Amino acid sequence: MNHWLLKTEPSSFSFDDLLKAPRKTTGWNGVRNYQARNSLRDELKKGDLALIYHSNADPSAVIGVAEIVREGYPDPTQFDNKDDHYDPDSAPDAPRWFQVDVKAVKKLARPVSLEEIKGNKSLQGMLLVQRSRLSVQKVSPPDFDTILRLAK
DNA sequence: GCCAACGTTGGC
DNA sequence: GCCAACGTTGGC
Repeated sequence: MNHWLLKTEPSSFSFDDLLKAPRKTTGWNGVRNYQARNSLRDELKKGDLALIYHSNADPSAVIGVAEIVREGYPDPTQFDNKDDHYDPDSAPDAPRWFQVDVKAVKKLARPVSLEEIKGNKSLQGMLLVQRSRLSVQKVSPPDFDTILRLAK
């Protein structure tokens, strides 16, 4: 089983929104980066766990844990010309963008901020610390556990 | 709101 | 295929 970190801007979709969603589940749509797309399409597996990270937030922080409940399938927003994520160059018979479904597992007892992550020696290998803009990142099991421990 | 980092596009 | 121009991300 792999562990992941999924970024979201809480002003558009927050962890609380996920908790309020039907069955606490949502399609993780709108990712428009090829590397992240490849992970969503090929690597995120049912049962994998993901840290949900709020970017552009105050403070930016890991806020909760979610589980992958459906593996990669075409993101419908790419075909919706009224959606912000519409991609006129993507053909329905050869979709360019993929999404997974995620279900909220739990909100952390307290958020673990980027500042705190940057200040933790053992977490310096995280892509998040490397100024990575990647919105779907793999997280090592030890790093995943460390984040959960910091939240207690 | 600024801007550095980084990803994508497109002329050549 | 190079790389300048442009667009986006996301911390601050």
